[in-house]
Amino acid sequence: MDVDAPRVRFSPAPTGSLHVGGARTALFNWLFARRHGGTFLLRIEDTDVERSRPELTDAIVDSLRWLGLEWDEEPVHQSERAGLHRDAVAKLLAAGCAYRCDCTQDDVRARAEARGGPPGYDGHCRDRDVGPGAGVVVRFRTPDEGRTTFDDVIRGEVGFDHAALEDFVVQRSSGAPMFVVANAVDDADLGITHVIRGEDLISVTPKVLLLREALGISQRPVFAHLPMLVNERRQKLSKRRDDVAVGAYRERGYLAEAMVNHLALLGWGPPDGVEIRPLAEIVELFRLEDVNPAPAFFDVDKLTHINGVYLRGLSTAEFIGAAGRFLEHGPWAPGDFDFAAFERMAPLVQERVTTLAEAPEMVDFLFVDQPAIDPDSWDKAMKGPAADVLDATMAAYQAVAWESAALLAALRSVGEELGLPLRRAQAPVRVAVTGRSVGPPLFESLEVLGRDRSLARLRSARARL
RNA sequence: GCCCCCAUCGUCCAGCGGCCUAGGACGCCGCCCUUUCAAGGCGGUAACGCGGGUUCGAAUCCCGUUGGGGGUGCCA
Repeated sequence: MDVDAPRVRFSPAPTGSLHVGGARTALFNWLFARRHGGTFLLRIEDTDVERSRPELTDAIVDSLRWLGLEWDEEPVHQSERAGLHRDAVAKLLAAGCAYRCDCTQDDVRARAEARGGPPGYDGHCRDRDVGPGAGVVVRFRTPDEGRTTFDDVIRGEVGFDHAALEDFVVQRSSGAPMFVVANAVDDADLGITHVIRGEDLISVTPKVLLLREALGISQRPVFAHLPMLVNERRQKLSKRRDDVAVGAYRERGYLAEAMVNHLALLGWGPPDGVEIRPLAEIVELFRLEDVNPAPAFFDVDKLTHINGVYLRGLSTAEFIGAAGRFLEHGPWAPGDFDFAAFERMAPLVQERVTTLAEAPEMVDFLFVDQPAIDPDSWDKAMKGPAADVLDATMAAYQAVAWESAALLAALRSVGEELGLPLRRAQAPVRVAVTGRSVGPPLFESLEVLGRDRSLARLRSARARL
C-alpha cells in the first residue's frame, strides 16, 4: 500500500480496562503509523458520561504505556469536544438531514411488534415536525434508496443498502450527541486518514459515511476492519466471560514484549515465517493489506511459549530486575527473603520458568525453615534404598568442600557404592532438601542453601522414613 | 427475523492458478541429551466444510450451500 504520513487513532471507551482485543487494535494502528512514518493518536471515547469512568482512562493509558504503544500527540477526550458534536447535529437539523423524535423506546418496540416486522425504528416522526422538549431525541434521516459502499483494506468492497438502515439516533434526549456523530466529526476534524478498528464496528461505517456526507465532509478515510479476537468457543472476547485484561497478564508474569509479539501474530504473520522477533522488525514487515479477515483465537499457551523465549533472552541482570516484583511475596516469612541467594540461583531459574510468576516456587526452599513436602514426590523418592542414600549422603556431605561440583561428585560416589545411577541417588536428596522432585539443579541449590541447613533437612527426612 | 462478515492441521500463521504427495509455529506424542524439571536437538500426529462451475490445471477464481461470528441500543 502506498501511504504517505497517515494519521490513525486508537479510540477506547473508558468503560473497562484495556483488554487484549483493544490492545491488538491499538497495536495494529501503532504498527501502521510507525511503518509509514505516520501519527498515532489516542482518543478517549467518553461521550457516554453515565458509563465512562475517568479512572479507567488512567488504567488504559497505563496498559498502553506498559506495552510500549506510545501516542504522538496529546490524548483527545471526546467529552471535551461535545460542542463540535452538537454543532454538527444542529447543522444536520437545519439541512433537513435529521429530525426530532419523541417516541419512547417502548413505543418503538411496540410498533415493531405490532407490525410483526423487524425490530427497529419505523420513521414514525419523520414528518411530524416535533419540536425540542423533554424526551426528544434527534434522528438521522437515512436515505430510503441507494447503497453505501466502501473499500475495506482487509475485506475488499463492503456494501449496505440504505433500506436496511433505520433512522438512527444522533442525539440523546439529554442533548448529548451519540458516538457515531462524535466519530464522524472527530475523525474528520483530527484529519484521520485510516480507520483501523474491530470488525464489530463494521456496521456503523455506513452510518458514519452518510453523516460525513450530510455534513459536507468530502473526504473519507480508508477503512480496515480487523478480525475479532475470540475465545475457545469462537465468540467475541468479553470482559466478563473471558480472562482478557492486559493488566492481568502483566500481573501473571508476562513480559510486555512477549504480549506485543503475540498480539502481532493474531491476524497477521511475517512473510518469512519467523514469528518471534523484535518489534522493530515487525514494524518493517507489517502490511495492513496482509491482515487475515478471519477471527483469531487468543491462545494463552502460545503466548506462554513466546514469553518463555523472551524470558530466556533477557540478560541475567534484566531477568533479576523483572522477577523482583514477583518475589516480594512467597511462602516465606516477609523478612526471610535473601536477595543475594536469589541472585545466585537466577540464571538457573531463568531457563526454567515460562512466566515470572513461577519464580517464587523455584527458590522458596531457600527462604523457609522447612519446605513443604509434596506427598507424591515423597512417596516416589523415599522408597527402596532411600534410607541408605540419605545416610551415606549425610556422611559424605559432613566434610566435603561445599561447592556444587564436589557435592555432585560425592553423591555420584554414594550412588556407585549403592549400585544406583545418579538419577536415582539424587531423588531422595532433592525431596529431602527442596520438598519436591522437580526444581533447579540440585547441587547448585545445595551450594546456595549451605551445609548446615542442607544436613538438617537430610536428617529430618531420614527421621521421617 | 433482517443486515454484514468469515471459512487451510485442535490453535495461530503461510499459500494469492501449476513449485502443494499443502509449509512453519503452539499444543500433543516419541526419541536423544541429561542430577530432577525445563531448555535444546531429532522425529511424529493433524487441515484445504460441502456441491456446482471457470480452466489444460484450483486450497487458490466464480456461484450456491452449510457452518460459525458480528451487528440490529437514547453503549461504544
